[in-house]
Amino acid sequence: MGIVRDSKRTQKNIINTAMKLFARDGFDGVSVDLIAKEADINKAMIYYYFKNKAKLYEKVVNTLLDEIYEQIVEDIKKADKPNDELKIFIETFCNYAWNNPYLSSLMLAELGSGAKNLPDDMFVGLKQIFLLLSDILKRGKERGCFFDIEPIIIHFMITGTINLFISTKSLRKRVAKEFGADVCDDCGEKELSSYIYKKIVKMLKA
Amino acid sequence: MGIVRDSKRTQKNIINTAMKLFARDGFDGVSVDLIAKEADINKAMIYYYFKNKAKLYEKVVNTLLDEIYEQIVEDIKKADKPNDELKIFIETFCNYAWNNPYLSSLMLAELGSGAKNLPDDMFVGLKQIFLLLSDILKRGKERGCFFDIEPIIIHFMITGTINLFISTKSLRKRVAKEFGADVCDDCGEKELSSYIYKKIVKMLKA
Amino acid sequence: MGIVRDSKRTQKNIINTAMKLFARDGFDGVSVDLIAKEADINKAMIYYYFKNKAKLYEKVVNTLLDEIYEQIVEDIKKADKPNDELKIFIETFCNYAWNNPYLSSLMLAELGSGAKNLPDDMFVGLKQIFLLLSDILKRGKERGCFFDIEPIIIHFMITGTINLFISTKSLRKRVAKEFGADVCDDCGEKELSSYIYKKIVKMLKA
Amino acid sequence: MGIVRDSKRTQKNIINTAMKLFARDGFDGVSVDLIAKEADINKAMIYYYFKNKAKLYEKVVNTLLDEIYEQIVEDIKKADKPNDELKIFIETFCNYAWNNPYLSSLMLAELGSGAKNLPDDMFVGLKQIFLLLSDILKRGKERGCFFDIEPIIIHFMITGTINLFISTKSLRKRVAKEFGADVCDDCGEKELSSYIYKKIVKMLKA
DNA sequence: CATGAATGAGAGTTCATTCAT
DNA sequence: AATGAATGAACTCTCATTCAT
Repeated sequence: MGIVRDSKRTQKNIINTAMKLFARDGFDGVSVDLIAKEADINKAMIYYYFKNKAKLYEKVVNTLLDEIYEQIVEDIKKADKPNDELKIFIETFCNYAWNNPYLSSLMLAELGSGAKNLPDDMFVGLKQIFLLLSDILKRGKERGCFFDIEPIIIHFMITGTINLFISTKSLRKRVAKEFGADVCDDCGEKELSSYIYKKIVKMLKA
Repeated sequence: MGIVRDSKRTQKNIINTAMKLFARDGFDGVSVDLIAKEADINKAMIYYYFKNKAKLYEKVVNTLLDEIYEQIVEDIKKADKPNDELKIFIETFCNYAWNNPYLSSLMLAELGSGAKNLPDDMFVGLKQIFLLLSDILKRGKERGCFFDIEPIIIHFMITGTINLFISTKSLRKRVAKEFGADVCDDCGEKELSSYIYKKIVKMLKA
Repeated sequence: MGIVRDSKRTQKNIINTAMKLFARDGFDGVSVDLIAKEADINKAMIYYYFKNKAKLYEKVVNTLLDEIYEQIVEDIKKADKPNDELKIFIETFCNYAWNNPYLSSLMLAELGSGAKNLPDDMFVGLKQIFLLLSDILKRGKERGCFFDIEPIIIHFMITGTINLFISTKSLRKRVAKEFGADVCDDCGEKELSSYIYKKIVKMLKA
Repeated sequence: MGIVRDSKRTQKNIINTAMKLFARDGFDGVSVDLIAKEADINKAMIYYYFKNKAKLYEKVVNTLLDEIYEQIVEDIKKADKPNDELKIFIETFCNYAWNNPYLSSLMLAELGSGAKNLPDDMFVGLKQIFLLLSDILKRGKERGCFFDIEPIIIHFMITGTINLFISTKSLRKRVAKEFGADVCDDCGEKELSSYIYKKIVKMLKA
């Protein structure tokens, strides 16, 4: 049993290390050697547990997508009105991405690349989150809260904006410092999500 | 090409080929060998003209950013009200990205990676476009057309959404086919830009 | 080798092969590909064990310098008078270089190049040998055996001459054959060392 | 006529630039591109004037060897005794090498490499200098001034020592600074040649 | 489960040399 | 006499992956 625990811990260790590195340098920018070294395990173990580099990457992204999906589903239970559901969707997504900035980089990388070779698991993970929002919007429409909705565009407006905002943190800092432009460089998570919610709601009104 | 010793043409050829490949497979996903092969030129010419792979990539992105910037600046001259300026900004950006889908992939790749090592030229290119929109919004605010604006967030809402919409074209097609979900898979360029403009304007009203 | 997973043996094999090739064609004249091919191992192993070509070169030269240093230190124990120490220094250096002609080429290459970027290890190796002779000369001076000594010049007179004599073996053969000039082309190791010893001793007398 | 002058000047320019670079970084360490750039001429000109890199190298070395040979021949006319001839040989060789440190590096590189593929011209150049000394020694022997001579070894003792001394200038400085060892780091040209002459003469006495 | 040795393909880059003008 | 464009081979080094123990 102790061994089983070790196995799990080793796998968690690999996934977490890989997550950090993949988010920072992209799939091709990270070598399996580096992951092994940073995780302080033998390289062959990665192949033992995950078969190959691509499968490990998939596992990493799925772990993130699953987690955030579960989180939103959990949080959304508290809501009863479409407006509240939308609010929680935005807040939870924003909160999770803010605290796991890897997610934003990885989602943008996947979607930006056209998701050419998107493995099925990841495809499902992304779709689930979209359907969650889509359902909220549809219910809102049926109840007369939201008007003239194009779910996929609204989805990109919300998640894309959050992802871009988070992954450009250092870039925005640089712009602010060098040019004094107003790029919200000291905005916090709450400000971001409440601004977006406020604007999206307004946008969806009759 | 071969014996067509035409410097300008060779360079254009390299840039165009590289643009297509970088957009499809990312910086690390494309080998210099492949670029040379696809452009039907000798690999060493790439180093002769662009010094190295990174510099070529930079040149490619800058070319796109410069072009779209010039285009917007040109088109926007026709407008006199902030609302029209905003409309043209969205339409031109959308039109250009639609016809040069490389731009969307490359912008998402750059921004999504946190633009860690963003070369100065590209930094300037990205900033210019942002400042263009930022100025429109500010003028609109002064004239009482727009309210409660956070330029950088609005910027991401517009450009990020367009970029994601364009670069996920095939992904959305797949979702539509396999699940029948409504993902605007047959939306055209005009519909996209007009929907976004309509929504953004509403969002910025008093 | 192939399936003989024997780390020590593989490394020795690489070092010996590289030694032969570097001495014959110089650092730049030998490709890592060739070393791998001649050693009958996979090229990547060279990087696995030695990090890069320069480090391998360093290792090769250090191996030789260390060996000859140890040999001289060992042999010199038998001597008690400065004259005998000098004799053994010359004989052992000559004997080792004669049987490892790589050393001569490599020493001349390093020193001749001005040792611009001499790595620390090699610097130490060369210095050690010089200090060995330097000490012999100083002791000889104190005991009244040697007079008017400039250690570094005497050092070059001995080791430089031996190195040049050995590394020009084939050149001297050619001169002898084509011009009948007297270039000691059939001198043996003993004759060389005894002639040099005789002359150096005379040179250092009162 | 003006064109002829230019041509000569261009060639001289190339040779001088190449000399400096070859001496500093060796044959393989210098690219034709660099030579062209440093000489501020078009690369193709090097091929136009010298056929290829190897031929240019040859020309460079021959130029040096010819110059020093002519110089020694000229200076030696003043001497009438073998002792004086030897003195002048050493002084002139030392003086020339001291003022053209390229020579030392290049000679050591050629001889140290075993002169495997030594072109005929260079072969002749090296041999001439050796024969010059050889004749001096033979005359000295016939007149009863020098005893027990092995010309080639004496030759290496003189020229090898001078070359090594000059090409290790910076290395010796480093040893002196870091270890305080006595390596003649502030010896001048005169001291070197007079010390060597003094010692060689003593060595050759009856 | 775990390790270090081994592999083969391919990446980016440089270079000597030639060609067309 | 001179130039810039072009070529092809070679070189150093890295990487994903597998094997033997």
